[in-house]
Amino acid sequence: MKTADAVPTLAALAQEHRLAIYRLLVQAGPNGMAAGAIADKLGLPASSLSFHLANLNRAGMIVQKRESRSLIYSADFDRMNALVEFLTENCCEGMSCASTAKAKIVSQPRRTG
Amino acid sequence: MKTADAVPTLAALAQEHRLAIYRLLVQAGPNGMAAGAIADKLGLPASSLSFHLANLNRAGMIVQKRESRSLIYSADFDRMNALVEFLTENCCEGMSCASTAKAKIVSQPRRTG
DNA sequence: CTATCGTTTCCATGATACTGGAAATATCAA
DNA sequence: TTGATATTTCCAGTATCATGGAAACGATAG
Repeated sequence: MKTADAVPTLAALAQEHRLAIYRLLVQAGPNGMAAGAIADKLGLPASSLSFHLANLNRAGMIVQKRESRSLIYSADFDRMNALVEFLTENCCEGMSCASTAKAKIVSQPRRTG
Repeated sequence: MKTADAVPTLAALAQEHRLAIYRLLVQAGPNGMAAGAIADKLGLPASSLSFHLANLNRAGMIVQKRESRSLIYSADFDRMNALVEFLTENCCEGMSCASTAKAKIVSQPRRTG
């Protein structure tokens, strides 16, 4: 990841409702949730939710797929890994700091169902 | 960390110059850098730099200490760990996903010098 | 084709953030 | 105290973002 990608990615998460949406989708896992279900759960008006989903999607943090009339959104775990790696890159002037070997935080599990 | 903390923390990083500042400080390690040195390195006017440093500091991502006439800033690694943990909390409905055991990314090394 | 459902796009309004020069503040040396 | 250095605060102008109702769109069932 580059700075030009990281800034909008971080900006996507840096908003109360979008952060709530993202975390909800992280917890929902690879099966994701329909826009309507997210709106219900978080109590957001449809147009606002759509605005925020579009933002997260543009930033690559979530992924969209259609299933009949519903649009299903799910978190993109690889994207989060890339972001974290970018943020902690070249830590500490290359000194041996316990975990300059940056572990992957979350790996993408297989979809169930 | 809670949502109320995470939002301003992410917002602090979600800006071109602040992200550059933070990454510079991550690379500088625990000894940190003086505001002037950061300004030189990034080519920012003093007042703008100060504005951004204050933002990062308020968000807890960096720490300030005085050393004679200079103010020395350094990255707070623990804060980044807390942020990452928050973002990936309760991943995947509690299913065993390779790394629900979230590894610490960067541990705080001892200051040299 | 029509009705309906789920979702997005449009739009105006209000709020918040970024910028950088000039002035103010803090520290130190002589 | 005076002067120099390092940095912050003040301020006004510009730009960007969030909100939510209404209208439009796409998919499906009958």
